[in-house]
Amino acid sequence: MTTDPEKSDISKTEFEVLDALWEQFPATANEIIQRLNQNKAWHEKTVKTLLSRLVKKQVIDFDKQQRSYLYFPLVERSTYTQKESKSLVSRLFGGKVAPLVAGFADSDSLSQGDIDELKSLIQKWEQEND
Amino acid sequence: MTTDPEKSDISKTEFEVLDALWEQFPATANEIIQRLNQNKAWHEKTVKTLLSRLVKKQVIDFDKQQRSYLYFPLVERSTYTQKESKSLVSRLFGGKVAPLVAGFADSDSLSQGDIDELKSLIQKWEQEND
DNA sequence: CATTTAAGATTACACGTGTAATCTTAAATT
DNA sequence: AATTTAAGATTACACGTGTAATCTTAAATG
Repeated sequence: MTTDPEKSDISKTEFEVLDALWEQFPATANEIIQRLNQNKAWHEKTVKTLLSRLVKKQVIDFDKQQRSYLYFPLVERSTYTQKESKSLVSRLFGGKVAPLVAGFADSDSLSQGDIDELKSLIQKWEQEND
Repeated sequence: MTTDPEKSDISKTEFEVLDALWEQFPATANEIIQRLNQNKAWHEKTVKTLLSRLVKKQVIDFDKQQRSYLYFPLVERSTYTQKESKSLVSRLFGGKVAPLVAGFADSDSLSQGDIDELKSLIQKWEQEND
C-alpha cells in the first residue's frame, strides 16, 4: 500500500484553527471563527480557507448540516502534541527531554508549581516502572 | 528604532546546516558539506544556498579567507534551542513544560536515565531556589 | 415562486523554502 | 601571462503558506 498522498504537515495558522476546534467539537465554521476572534482578528474567509486545507489534509472532517458544516477533528490533540514534541526534542536535543527542561531551568522559566508537577510525574513514572 | 528587516525564522534545512556549523567553527563551506554528508546526501549547491540564506538572515557570518569563506555562528545554540523550546511549549502547552514531559511519559518515551537527569535537575533547581 | 443570503468552493497572489543550475570572477596552475 | 578551477553570487522554479476576494449555489425569506 502507498502512503496517503494528502497527508502532510499542519502549518502554524492551521494549528490555531485546529486548536480552536479541539476546544469543543463538533463546531460550525462560525463558531470556530468566534472562538478565534477572542484572541486575534482573522478574516472569516481566511479561517474558512484554513478549514478547507485541514479537511484536504485529512486532519479534520465534517458532517453536512443544512446549509453549513459541522467540523470535527480526526486527530487527538494529545497525539498531535506528542508527535510535535518528540520531533522538536529529536531535532534539538538528540531525543532526550531532560536537556529541554534544563533550558527552561537555565532561563529561569520554571516555577515551584512546574517543579511540583515534574516531581509528581516522576513519582508516577517510578511507581509504574519499578 | 525599527526592527531589523532581515531578521526572520530559520527553516528546517537551514537549521541542519547551522547545527553542523555549531558542531565546530569557524568552518569552510566544504567542511560543513562534509559534516552534513555523514548523514544525508545534500548537493553542494544546496548547502551553499542555505549558508547564503543564513548569512542574509544574520544568523551566521564569515571572514574572507583567500578563495573561500570561514563561517561562524552569530547565535548560540543554547539561545536558539531555548527560544524554540519556549515557542513550542507556549503554543502546545500554554507555556508549561510539565505537560510536555507528561506526553513523553504517556508514550513510554522516558528511560530511567531520563528520569535520573530530571531528578538531578530538580535538585539543582531547588538548591538554587530555596 | 422569485429573490436574496450566506456557506463553502475556487481562484489569487506574494513570499518563503527545498533543491539546485548557471554565472562571475579571483585564485591556482601551466 | 594564459588558462583552468572552483568559491561564492545570482537565477530558477515548483510547492506550501498567509491572507483573502470572487464565484456558485442551495437555503432562507418575501
